[in-house]
Amino acid sequence: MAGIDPSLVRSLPLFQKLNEDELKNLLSRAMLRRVPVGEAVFEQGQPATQFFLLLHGRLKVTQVTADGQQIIVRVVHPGDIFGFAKALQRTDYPGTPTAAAESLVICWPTESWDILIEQIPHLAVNAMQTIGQRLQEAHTRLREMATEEVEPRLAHAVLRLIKQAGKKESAGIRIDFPISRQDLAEMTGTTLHTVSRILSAWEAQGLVIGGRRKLLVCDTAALGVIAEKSSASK
Amino acid sequence: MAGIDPSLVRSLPLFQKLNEDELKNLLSRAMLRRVPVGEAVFEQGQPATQFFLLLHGRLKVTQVTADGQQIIVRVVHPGDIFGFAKALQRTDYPGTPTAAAESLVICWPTESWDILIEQIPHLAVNAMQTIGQRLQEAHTRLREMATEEVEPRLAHAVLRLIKQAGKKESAGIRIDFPISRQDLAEMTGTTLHTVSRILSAWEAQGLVIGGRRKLLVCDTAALGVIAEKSSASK
DNA sequence: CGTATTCTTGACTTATATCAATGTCGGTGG
DNA sequence: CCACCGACATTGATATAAGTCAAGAATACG
Repeated sequence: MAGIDPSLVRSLPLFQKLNEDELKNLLSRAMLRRVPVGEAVFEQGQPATQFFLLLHGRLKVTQVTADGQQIIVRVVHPGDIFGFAKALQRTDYPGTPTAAAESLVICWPTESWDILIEQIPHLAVNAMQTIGQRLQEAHTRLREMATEEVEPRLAHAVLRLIKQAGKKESAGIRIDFPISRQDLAEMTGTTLHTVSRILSAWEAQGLVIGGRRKLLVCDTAALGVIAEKSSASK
Repeated sequence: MAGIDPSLVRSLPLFQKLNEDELKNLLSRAMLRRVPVGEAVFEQGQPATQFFLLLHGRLKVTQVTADGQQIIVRVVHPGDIFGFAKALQRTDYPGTPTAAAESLVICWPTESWDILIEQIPHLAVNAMQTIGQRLQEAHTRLREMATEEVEPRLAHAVLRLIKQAGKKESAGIRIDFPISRQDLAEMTGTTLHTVSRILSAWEAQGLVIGGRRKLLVCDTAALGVIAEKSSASK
């Protein structure tokens, strides 16, 4: 039951430096779980009983405000750990990770966190770097939200997705999981209407090719120019 | 020279669980530095040769965009560690911490980070929790920026400052360091004009008392109401 | 006291949200 | 297999929050 094949995770950077025994120990405490499209791994506000690693698929982490508005805080990619509230000194989960595509996650009970950190100090360093990178991304997005208008912001968001989940195709680079205009709106702090308008404009210029929950970027360089376009340029 | 009196830091939560020897070891590698008002501890983009702890005073951490726009990413309060780029897997500093008030910081060479973490595992856990909390705050602000209009956003920012740096006075709670309208604008992603207008309105309602680089909150509860006011309420 | 910041306030402009209607894709079941 | 339905997307018209432009007043400091 708790026997997860080490080969499943061996290639992940997080585990690269662990030896066979350490890895076995780690996996012996874990469970595998399949998450179908549209289902949440856990819900915002629930007590944090487990922490996770995404093996396969794609999760969008949302937070809802008191009045029901939703934003996408980040996207979880294969190899990312998530839901480790313990490290954030929380007892409940701060957001809801929903499967945008069929996903496969490894789960550990929260109690294992301290033990694992103790036994595998490298894990702590790694986890800290992970959080550090997320903090940086959050600050970057914060700066974008504060200083940029919608179009450059959207361009930045798309370029980030391309970097994190880009898949080369003949006509360009595709965002390799289903993503709606609404999703993009919730990532950039705007409305799906505005996203739709901008994407239409980009498509007319041949920068991207859209589709129902699909996006293919043809001209990354041009998007980069739009992303850096300052509002002072008028 | 490198002899910093342990009593200076003994009261800080970060060091509470260390014994006398560990603390001495930690401080033996450190240096004390005074930072006058307006001066930066280090500059964004510089190689990260040291990491820091704020003992006394107040720092505002800014990031500048390519086109010169500035935002305040966060405020550093006494007892906070900052500039530990090493943990964020960076070689340069991501922002510039400037003294809003006369400040006193402890500096360690970056090389000490690994050694200290090794010797004092508790420090790693603590540091991780610190970053975790910052990540949460960043996500909260991101959500506010995306879903709220300026007035509630400003209310949230002021309430946060009150909680982190509030000092009780007879007429209310004062933000205990010099903060300009411009600063508030850079924290909330708006302009000093808009901040000024809103603060004037609040003052007319008796919620706050403003001043040159000063702010005193009289009615925290009313601010809380404004902060939660959804834009759907019209 | 004068000079430099910081702050206030008004008039105008604009980006983007909101409101509203219609179009299109793709899966499901008849 | 085709028709239908619901989810997703497009597009136009209008409204508005907040930015920009501009001028002046208040405060602190040397």
